[in-house]
Amino acid sequence: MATIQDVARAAGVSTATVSRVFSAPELVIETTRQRVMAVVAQLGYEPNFAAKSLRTLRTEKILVTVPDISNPFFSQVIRGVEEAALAAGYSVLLGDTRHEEAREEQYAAMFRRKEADGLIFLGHRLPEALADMVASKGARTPIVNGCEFRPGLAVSSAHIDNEGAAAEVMEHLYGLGHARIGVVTGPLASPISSDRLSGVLSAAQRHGRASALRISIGDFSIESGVRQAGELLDELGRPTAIFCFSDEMAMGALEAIRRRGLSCPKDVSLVGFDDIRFARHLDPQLTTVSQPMEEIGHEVVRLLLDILSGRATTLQNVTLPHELVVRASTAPPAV
Amino acid sequence: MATIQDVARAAGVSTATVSRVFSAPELVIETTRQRVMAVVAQLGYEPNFAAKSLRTLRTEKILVTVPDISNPFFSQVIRGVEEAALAAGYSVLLGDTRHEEAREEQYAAMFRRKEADGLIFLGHRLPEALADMVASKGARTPIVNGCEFRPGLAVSSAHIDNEGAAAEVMEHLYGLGHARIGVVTGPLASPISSDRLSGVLSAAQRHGRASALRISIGDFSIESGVRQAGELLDELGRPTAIFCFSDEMAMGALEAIRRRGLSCPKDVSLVGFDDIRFARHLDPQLTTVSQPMEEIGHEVVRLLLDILSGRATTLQNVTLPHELVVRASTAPPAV
DNA sequence: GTTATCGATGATTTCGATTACATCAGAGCG
DNA sequence: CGCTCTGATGTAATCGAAATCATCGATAAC
Repeated sequence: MATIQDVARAAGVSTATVSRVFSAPELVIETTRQRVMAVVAQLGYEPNFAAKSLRTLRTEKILVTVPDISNPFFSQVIRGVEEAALAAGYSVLLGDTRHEEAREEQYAAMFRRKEADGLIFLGHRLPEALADMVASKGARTPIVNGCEFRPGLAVSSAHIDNEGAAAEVMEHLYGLGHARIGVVTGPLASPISSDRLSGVLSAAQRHGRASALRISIGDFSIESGVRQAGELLDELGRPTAIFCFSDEMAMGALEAIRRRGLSCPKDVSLVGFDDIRFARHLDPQLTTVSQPMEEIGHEVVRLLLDILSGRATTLQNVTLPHELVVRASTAPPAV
Repeated sequence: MATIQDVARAAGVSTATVSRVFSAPELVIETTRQRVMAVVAQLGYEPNFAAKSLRTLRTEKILVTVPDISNPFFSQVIRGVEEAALAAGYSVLLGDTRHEEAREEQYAAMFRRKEADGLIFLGHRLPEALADMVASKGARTPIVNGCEFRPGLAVSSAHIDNEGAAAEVMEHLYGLGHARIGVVTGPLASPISSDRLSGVLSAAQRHGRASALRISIGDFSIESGVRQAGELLDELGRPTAIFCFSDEMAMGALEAIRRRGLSCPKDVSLVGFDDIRFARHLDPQLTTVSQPMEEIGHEVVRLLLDILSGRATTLQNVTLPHELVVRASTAPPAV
């Protein structure tokens, strides 16, 4: 592949001029520029990325780590990230951590090696290898979190009000007349689950129904929905409504309901979380909390670009709007 | 961030020795190695990636372009790619082309700039910007296709036998006694759809049922499933079975069936394609063709690594096994 | 008419690592 | 005892582009 030297030689100019044609064309006179461009087209020249990157100390890449790319919620967020990044001239390095710390650290090392200008992590844990960087550079560290806000995290983030959203779900169910409610959470290590659980508990207390709550811990997968919701349904004093912390688990719960010969929403109301594309196409259409997934993606990129450009000097925690979408899977309990 | 010079100075050795500690430790005597490593740990040194890449002309990155990352089929394939790549010491640069040629070309330019050692594309179109590279380097071009095999493509690929799989689906339906069958394809520009359609047509001809086929062209989305299947259901002489070229469209078709007060499989049998995670959790559980998505991901990476290592000298087109998974959504037609 | 200014371009250093080649001390050998 | 060989390490060229500084001719200002 042709180098800048080849182009310079063939066009009868210096490498500096060729470089300027690309990065500061207004400094080059039109005739020279055209002569250079003609040679560029003819040789199929593209500036070598590594050389450029070494000189400028920039990669124009954003590393995005995600606990599970095959989860439709995350893949929608990533779509938003990719879109906003590309629009700003950045490309996306993807890391699927599979919820494994070792992989998180592996990607953190990549970031330290400067393989990317910034890091967006959609998990809940800041890799150890980056702790010193955050400690020394503070709010100017080009690291942003998506979805999993935690006060002590010391990086900017974009997310919804998980606690408030979960409380709204409970208000909706209590409003319909449900008293015994089952909840299938995700792993409580992550704020995404613990915040929602707080919202659930405070709403229950407000209604004096805390003792009628049944909490079961899932892992956001369909299978865990089947299992955990199944256990709740098999208890004495079966809940009349189940709230799952993800649509996928709700999908599993729906299956558990059907398997027991029960019907949703006649026997059991069901609420999910996220509003992935499939939620509105289930039978019954699923009541859920809609998260602005692509917008979260846009927003984390915006936060990161602010840091990279030196605009941001303080931490920002952006709360984006969510919406309780009431569909056919919730109804008053049977009398 | 510390450079190799800083480490060399602090450890009282040359930069060559520091470099060797990382890339050829057996050449460095143990005591020296430990002294260097101590300094490395203390300074938190990581080799700068751009410098290394410039010198070695390798990036240890694979660029993967995909028509739609939020499609669960593709996100599973990507998962497989990411896994195999990481195991081989490569990381994944993700490009979501959104079915737009302009974005495909944009990512092709990235590849030309050597931002990645290899390219895996899951769409059906080889970007124009890469045609000359394929033409001049032939089978040694580090470009591989996934899923969309087409004889003239001139790059290696991994995929299933789409034509055979579609024919099997039709045999299954004819075997159950269906005569009037509706088919919802994807865009026919891609081999993935046109090959399946060939399979459908040849099976129909074998059974003398070609004239009873109804073909409708969708775009793989849920919404197009609702729409195209809906149109088929509204025709005179309603089909007793519908075969959709993706599970998502089948999900839409299921909705169209229900909206008309019909029942699956009693009134209409339904078959999807891909066997995404959701397929077995729908009601009724969906009959579909299972594709080994993660394995396709592994395989395209293997093909690419073969090229990068110089092992591969001829094109390889790998056909991976698929499987017709018969579940509850198909049954004999009502009499 | 001389000098400051400016626009276009060239020469050269620089980014941080890798690596071919050079060096040097000590072991082994005749 | 001197020579070669080998293992450990140092020296310096190199990768390809960007950016600083230098140059040079032309124009404008006084």
